[in-house]
Amino acid sequence: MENTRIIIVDDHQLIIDGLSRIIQDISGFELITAYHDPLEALQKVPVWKPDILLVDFEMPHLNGLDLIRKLKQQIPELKTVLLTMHLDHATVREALSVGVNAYILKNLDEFELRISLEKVSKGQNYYSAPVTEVLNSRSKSIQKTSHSQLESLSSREREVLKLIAEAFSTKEIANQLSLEISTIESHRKSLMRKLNVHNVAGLVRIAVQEGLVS
Amino acid sequence: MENTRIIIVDDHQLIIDGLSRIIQDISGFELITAYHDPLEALQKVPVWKPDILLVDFEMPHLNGLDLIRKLKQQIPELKTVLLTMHLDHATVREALSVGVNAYILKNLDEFELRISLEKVSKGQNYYSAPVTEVLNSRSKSIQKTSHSQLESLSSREREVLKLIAEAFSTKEIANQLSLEISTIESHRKSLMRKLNVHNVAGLVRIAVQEGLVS
DNA sequence: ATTTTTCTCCCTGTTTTCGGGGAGTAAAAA
DNA sequence: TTTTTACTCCCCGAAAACAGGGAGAAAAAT
Repeated sequence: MENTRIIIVDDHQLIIDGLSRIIQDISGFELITAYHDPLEALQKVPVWKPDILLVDFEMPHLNGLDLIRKLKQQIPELKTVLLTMHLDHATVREALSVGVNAYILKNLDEFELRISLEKVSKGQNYYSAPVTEVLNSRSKSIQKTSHSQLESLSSREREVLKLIAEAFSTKEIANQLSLEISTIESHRKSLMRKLNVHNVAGLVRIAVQEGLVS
Repeated sequence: MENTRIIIVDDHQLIIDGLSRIIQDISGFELITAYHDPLEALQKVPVWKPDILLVDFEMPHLNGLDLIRKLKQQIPELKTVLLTMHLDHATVREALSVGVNAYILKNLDEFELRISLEKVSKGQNYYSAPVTEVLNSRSKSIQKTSHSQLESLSSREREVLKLIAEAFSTKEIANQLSLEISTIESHRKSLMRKLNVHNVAGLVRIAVQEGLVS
């Protein structure tokens, strides 16, 4: 069994040191490298292709969530753990929509980091107690984004996605549904925004993964 | 006991850095030097006469396998380790015929590199699990599904198709493979002609159907 | 030895995608 | 009731895809 390969991105060396010491004590996990600068991480993480990216939220130039968003566009299968100091409802929800696999507070103990890494490496998600608490205070759905990506789509959007994945052009889809081309383009834009991809290939991929087409 | 002397050839400095750091941590091994340019390596490796040459497959001007082929003609006793990003059946077979001593994926962990170097230095061979898997799976499936749609594609075309299906843009694919955009566009046109589709959605669909991507 | 295929790269031009807006109506949720 | 979401359609500009061609070098097949 190969080790789960981790990269840390945090602007504070002290945090990196602490995290790396904890990771070294967990068997089955391996720290490949760490970056102080999110922009440098953006360049180099795709080369390493780690299993898990451990990212601080508060960073200069580019915050952790935006870094994860950009990296996920390049490496959709990348698993991510977000560390944060402060909690607010909007950020938590945004993190979920981006597809962050674990969201934990920076004043973590070793046990919590260990649990979250082990869960994420198995393909599960982990949100620390205060995080879920913030969510439940106003919202209802926490599992929503983590289950099917298609949940957030309207039925019309799903219909369009299905046709796109069946390799119909926008014009053909418009004819088939008796709508304007611009309408299908609007739907396509919404689909890309909701599913966090930037070309039709990404849409087709998700449609296939989710079983929308054979 | 003298150290086993290693030279790295890789066009990416990041990879060289990562590999050299790993090699420094393995006792009994010593990195002599590293080259970015395969053509420069072709000139100078015969002068150094290292024990092991660690070569990246994907490089501009001259790919790693061709470099090894040419060097082996001059130094038949040279031991070689080939690193690669993507796997395909044809390349694996070619590597075996050239006499590469180890063939490992670029998303390697430290342990795997260590194992392969130690085995090769002892005169043994090492092929990482996914490599042998590709070999076995293809030879099996050749017998059962002999008229797969992908059969008519060259290995390069399959490689490009795989990246397209992974939602990379033409520009990104060109960067990854160190080729011109126009070249990838040519390959895409060939793929569409051979597979009888007219947009990327069609290509992605076939790639998924044929199991080229998950 | 000759032919065919592969791989690389280029040109020209048209169409489509992509990303950013906005806007009106209707329905649904808070 | 107010606000939000879904659905339809439009504008713009930059980027990419698409379609057709060609060309040279190397490798593979014949």
